[in-house]
Amino acid sequence: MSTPVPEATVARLPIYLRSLRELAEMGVKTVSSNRLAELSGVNAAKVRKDLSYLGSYGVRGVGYEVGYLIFQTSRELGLTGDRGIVIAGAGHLGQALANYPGFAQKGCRICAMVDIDPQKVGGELGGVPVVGPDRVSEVMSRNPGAIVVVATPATVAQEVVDRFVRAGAHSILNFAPVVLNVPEGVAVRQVDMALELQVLSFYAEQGERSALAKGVESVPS
Amino acid sequence: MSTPVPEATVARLPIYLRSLRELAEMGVKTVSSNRLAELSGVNAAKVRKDLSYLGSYGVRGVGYEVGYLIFQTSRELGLTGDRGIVIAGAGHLGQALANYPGFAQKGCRICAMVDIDPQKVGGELGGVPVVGPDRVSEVMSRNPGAIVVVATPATVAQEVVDRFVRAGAHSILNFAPVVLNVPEGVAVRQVDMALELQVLSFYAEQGERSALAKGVESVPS
DNA sequence: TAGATTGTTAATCGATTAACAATC
DNA sequence: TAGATTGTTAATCGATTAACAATC
Repeated sequence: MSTPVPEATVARLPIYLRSLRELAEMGVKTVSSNRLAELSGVNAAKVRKDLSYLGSYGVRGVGYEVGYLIFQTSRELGLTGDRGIVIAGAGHLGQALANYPGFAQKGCRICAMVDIDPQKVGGELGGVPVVGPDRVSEVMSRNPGAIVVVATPATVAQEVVDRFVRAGAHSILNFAPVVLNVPEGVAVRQVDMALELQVLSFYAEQGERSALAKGVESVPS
Repeated sequence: MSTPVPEATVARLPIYLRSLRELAEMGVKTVSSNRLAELSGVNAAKVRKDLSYLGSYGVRGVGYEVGYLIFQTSRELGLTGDRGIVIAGAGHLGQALANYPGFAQKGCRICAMVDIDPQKVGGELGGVPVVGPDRVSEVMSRNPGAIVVVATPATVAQEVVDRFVRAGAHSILNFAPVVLNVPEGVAVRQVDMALELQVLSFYAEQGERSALAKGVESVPS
């Protein structure tokens, strides 16, 4: 078949999609790789190469048709049908996610929340039913291809994921600060704020060190 | 001076640090690159190369001393002094972040929240004072090297960041779903859940397509 | 000494991007 | 036609990792 889309490209498609939607909202019909690159904060050659993996949807000398590119990018990302989401963990984070309005907008539907607390099981949170861990397998069968969002404490994240994987889960968004072990073929994305802060701390420290070395003063007020 | 630490390495140091802390908590004194790699979900050669940027802190035939490596990694990441954090935006997300217990643990101190709402300005949220945008410059002067966490609506994120950068900010953690334009020398990390979900949607779709192509059935129950 | 493990080299791999022919 | 812009090639760059000498 066609060349597989590289990982780095897949990670950028949602950024292009966001830029394209902004353009569409502004009534813009056509966009060049240069403009799209500028809006998305990347190199223009990279945009063209990334888009070429989807097919030849541009017109030389003209650019890309915004609406059509939105359609093709969405299709490539599997955002056309409605995509189910199951939230594991109905604590603060889980509830915040259940209330997040961004999901429905993007064609995502939260099917269920899973929690171990008997006080929560059987109830609803943000309009989403809360079920016990014994019903994971049932939830995953009813919502094939659902993405599992892990919002449990770090200590139990791995066993929760094991259960979901056994129930057929193939896509996991992990908010717990642990490295998850999953079998081949299961995709995991990690969101870890503490980790991002530590990376920034490194560069902040670097900045201070080099500022010190160069005798740079702080910006005058 | 010494070779600059590659970006990819910087991004992994916090993961090693987490693994090392777990080991320390378990009373483990010494660890090999192999074991640390396993715990951190990376290749052992990569661990050794990454750690070699910090210096020669291992002992051939023995491994790395856990406590000492924690110290050196923390130092490299600038986690020794207390690092200030300023949260821009006192909405749901901002408040959730202010209440997040993980900050204080990691030697981070939330200095202030900045919001435009007169009802919030002058008050406190989660023990953190809320100030108006007119005091950004003052807050940044009092907390040099502070990391700015952007938790504002996407529409105003860029102008908020511009103001902080003018006030001397060099490190930004952005939760708003926009590409930020910042001058050279300012580090930005992006956390975007909707984006991560779309990436996973791609792989979920892929899985379904190939499963379909290969005639694979779902896992028997 | 024998076994283990680091630190580093060098080969490999994948991603980035300048450049330009193709073509609207 | 002249100008603009894509799609793709090929050079470049940086990151990964197998392999192994150094050495505890």
